[in-house]
Amino acid sequence: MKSQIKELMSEAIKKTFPDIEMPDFGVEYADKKFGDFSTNAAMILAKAIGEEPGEITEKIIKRIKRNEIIEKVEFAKPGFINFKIALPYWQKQIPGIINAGKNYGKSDLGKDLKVNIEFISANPTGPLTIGNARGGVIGDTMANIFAKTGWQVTREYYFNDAGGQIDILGHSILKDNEAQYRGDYIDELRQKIKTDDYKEAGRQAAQEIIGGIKETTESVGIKFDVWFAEGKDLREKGKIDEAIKWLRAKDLAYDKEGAVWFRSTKFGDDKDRVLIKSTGEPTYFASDAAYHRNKFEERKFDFAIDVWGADHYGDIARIKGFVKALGHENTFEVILHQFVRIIVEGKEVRMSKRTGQFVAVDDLLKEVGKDVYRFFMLNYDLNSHINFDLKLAKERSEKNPVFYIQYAHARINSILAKLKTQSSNVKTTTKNLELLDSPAEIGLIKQLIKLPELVLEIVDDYQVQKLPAYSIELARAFHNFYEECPILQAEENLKNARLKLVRATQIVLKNTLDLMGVSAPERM
RNA sequence: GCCCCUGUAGUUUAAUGGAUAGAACGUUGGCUUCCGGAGCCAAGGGUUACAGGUUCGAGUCCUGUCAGGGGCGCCA
Repeated sequence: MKSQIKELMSEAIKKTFPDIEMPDFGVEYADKKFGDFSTNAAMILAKAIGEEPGEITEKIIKRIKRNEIIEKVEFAKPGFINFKIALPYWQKQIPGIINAGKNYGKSDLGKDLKVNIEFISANPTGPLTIGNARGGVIGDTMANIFAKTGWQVTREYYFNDAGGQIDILGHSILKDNEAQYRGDYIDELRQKIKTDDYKEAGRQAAQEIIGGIKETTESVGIKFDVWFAEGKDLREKGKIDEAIKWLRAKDLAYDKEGAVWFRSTKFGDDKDRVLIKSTGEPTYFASDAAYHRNKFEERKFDFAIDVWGADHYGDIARIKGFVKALGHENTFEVILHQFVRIIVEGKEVRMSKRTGQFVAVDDLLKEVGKDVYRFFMLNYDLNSHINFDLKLAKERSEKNPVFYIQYAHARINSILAKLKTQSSNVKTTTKNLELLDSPAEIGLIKQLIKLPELVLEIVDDYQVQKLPAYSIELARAFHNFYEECPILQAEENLKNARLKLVRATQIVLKNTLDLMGVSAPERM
């Protein structure tokens, strides 16, 4: 609908001012009292033309092609043009939603295209903590969004199964001089691992831990398609050497002071980066470069996304530089999110696996459950530094908005169950739909039809927090409708129409909850 | 010192440069002859950290100040 209005506006502007370059104007949902949609086109034109927005508006409005959908076009104060859409347009949206069912909101933008979404990727030196949690939910939800737009999605977890960190883990198990990690989990591993060799101890411990991480991610509802191991899948296959050879051939790698460097400054980094240390060991960056080369060159992903915590901000320039060198500048994105700050008794707690002081995802899940957990991690702007007070979270988990949304879904199921007909039997014809004309009914329909465009927005701007916000509005619109409009007690034709609306709402609620990875219970 | 992020109601926070800054929790008041009251309706609560600037219009963009988080390794 938005795009249709934009189209109408463009036409009218062209006719009114043939010589003016088309302004980059917006069409938005308007506040209820102004109508359904609004555009700022006249205000933007005003500067280019040198006339008052009011005059411009008047001229343009005359030229807007009218059709049966558009009920009213009006000028408002500073220079907005507001559109009011006729009721039949809204009423007729319902059958389409019911017909589409679980595919409602789906599009085929990414048809035949493969996207790799890599997230969490915490090294197996300890259980997943709340520090890793946010990226996990964001990544998984983005994956859902991409799938909804037709992409073939690979969810991927990248980890070190060998190397310095793992050696230190081994030392920590042995509790020797080089031990660094502490905590109950280290003590537990020590019971299981019987070896005096730190390398072997580290290897075994990492394997145990990665197994635990798999379980944790599954209990959050995340299913990774690929667990990519740095040692096994890159190093042992000579992929790091290959990548460096490739860079050398393009004169993008050089020797200096006994080390091998990548000319990342050529791609916007502020200094060149070491690939191979003077000891002959590859750096973390060398592995990461080889890894991204693998994503694009060997596995042929059309698009790749890394979801990283803010502590990796400094790595963005070099990896983007490398990917640019590969020639994939526009098909790679790093989504950076800020940390969740843990507050205990009013003070921030710094989490560290080295001190053994951290909040494990598993523990939090026991307190609040998967649905609250996911909703919470999803609810905020990626750039906001969430304050997470564990005590408050426990108190509030029972009042979490997620239940408000689930309750709407449960209510719907209860209504449809009373009918003793399958919800899938609700007719999809337009019959009687003209009876849906109260503000509560139309308001609900207007929410229902927002899902498809919302999905398209998020696949573009990665602002996943729009999903929970939308789901709250949707549930509110339903609860409001439920209070205002009797369904089963209504006169037969009206009851029929309202049932269609209820069924459509059930579909949209379910699809939205699915995108967030939150369950849609039939009873609560 | 340099780079990135943030500062909005008592609390947690939302808002492609747009209209009266939106919600949740907490607070206050009202709603049951009817499909689930985990709901609905309403009230109160804001100098959007501070000071300038840009513009028809700024929570949003620019500059500065203050405060907090993250990063500036031949660590990962």
